[in-house]
Amino acid sequence: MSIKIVPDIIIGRLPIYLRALQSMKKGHETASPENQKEEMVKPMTTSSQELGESVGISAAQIRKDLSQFGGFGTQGTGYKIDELIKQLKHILKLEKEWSVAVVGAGDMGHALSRYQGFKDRGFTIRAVFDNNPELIGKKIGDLTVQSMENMADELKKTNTSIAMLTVPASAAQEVTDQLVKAGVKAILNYAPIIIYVPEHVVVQYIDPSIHLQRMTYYLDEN
Amino acid sequence: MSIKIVPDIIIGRLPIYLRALQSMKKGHETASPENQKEEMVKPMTTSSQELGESVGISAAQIRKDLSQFGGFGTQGTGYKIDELIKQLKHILKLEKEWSVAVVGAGDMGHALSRYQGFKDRGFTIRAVFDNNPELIGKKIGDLTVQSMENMADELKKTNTSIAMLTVPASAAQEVTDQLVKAGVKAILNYAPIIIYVPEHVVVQYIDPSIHLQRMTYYLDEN
DNA sequence: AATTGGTTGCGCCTAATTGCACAAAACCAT
DNA sequence: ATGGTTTTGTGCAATTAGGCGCAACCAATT
Repeated sequence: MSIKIVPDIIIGRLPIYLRALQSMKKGHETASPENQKEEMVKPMTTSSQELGESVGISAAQIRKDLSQFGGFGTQGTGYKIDELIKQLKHILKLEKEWSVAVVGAGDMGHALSRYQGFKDRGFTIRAVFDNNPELIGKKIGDLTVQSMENMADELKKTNTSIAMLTVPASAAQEVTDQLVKAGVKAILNYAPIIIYVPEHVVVQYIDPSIHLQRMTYYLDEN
Repeated sequence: MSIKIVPDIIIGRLPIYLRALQSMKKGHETASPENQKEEMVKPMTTSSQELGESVGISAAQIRKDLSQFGGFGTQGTGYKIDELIKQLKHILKLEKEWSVAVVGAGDMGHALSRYQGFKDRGFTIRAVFDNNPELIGKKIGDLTVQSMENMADELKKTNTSIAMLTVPASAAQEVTDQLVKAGVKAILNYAPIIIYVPEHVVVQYIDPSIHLQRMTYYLDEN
């Protein structure tokens, strides 16, 4: 038995496939709502070709990516959309709903706290923290901004292992250390700075300026 | 003369180097403000080693990436920070300030419009658009939300070729088409959907759920 | 002027990723 | 049943990316 480590670059594509599949499913459902009444409905399928075109990735690559985890498709037919969604959710550990904390209740933290795009994607925002006394106690949607003094306790109590970090860059490392100490295992960092964490903690970065700068390389001078 | 196409993956790292260098520069300046008075000050340098450690990339890779564009370093000494910043800005076409439009004045568009992190990174937000009558005319910082009817004209008038797209997924493709028609050449898409554009238009994606889902793969079940 | 210490730039090699092509399998229509 | 069509899963080839090691080089010091 050889433990095959799946390359991170493949893992990074799976959520994109998942999103496309869920969108297909929704499209088909709303296109033919009569099918909703179950029974004898042929399961909706897609092919690596079709999926590939919708996400801009070659069909061969999609097949190869998926085959890393076993054969989910049927030759001649393709992939059952529902089935593939289920499998991808399983692989990505999205069968349960994850609790997420927003740390930093500035504009970005505020926007994330109200963002509807986490619904049906596996995440629920459970808490928002800030250490600005003016913000503590303020309501953001259903949530109330809490002091960062309570953070470690709250995170543990609510079993939250994922945080979105939207504090200023100057505070990012310090807050990161607190999060790690509180047992957070995944951080989505919006601060424009690299944060250092122990090996067992995963980090992803979102910095709009970095993305913009990556594009300007390809633009003409004006 | 062979035109060497630099791989996009390298281009993607350059903004990260740039950010780290600017942070180093700031750190050094504030650490020894007396140096500000110019003259006879030895230019601040860094090495591929040091830079690599700060961004989490091997020194060899950094040297190779940079050498794609010419030899910016000095053997035995390393890279002059100021010089390298200048070179990277030149490569990424960041010598001029780019005008950017925010399209969609919801929470995310609002947050981006007020975000201070574009300052000194090469971007100025020139306009915010939305087609919700309730939002049109509202102030966001120095900016006023404009109707999307004016968008094409405004973009052309202000010579804006970059847009950040923060409209709902259901409207994203349609608005994208409008942007392309209005001459936009780069789109930073926050809508959780793939958008299709002509070849000469560059797109980058930011979808927090995708990033989160990429991390959950590495987490334990609880 | 020569030596030392340190660091780049680059050739070469290895590893990782992607693309290709096809046998095998499943469906469908007759 | 059977033949034709479709599409997967995968071995192999090609391409791309990354790591290693060192000659060449520069600055600093003696």
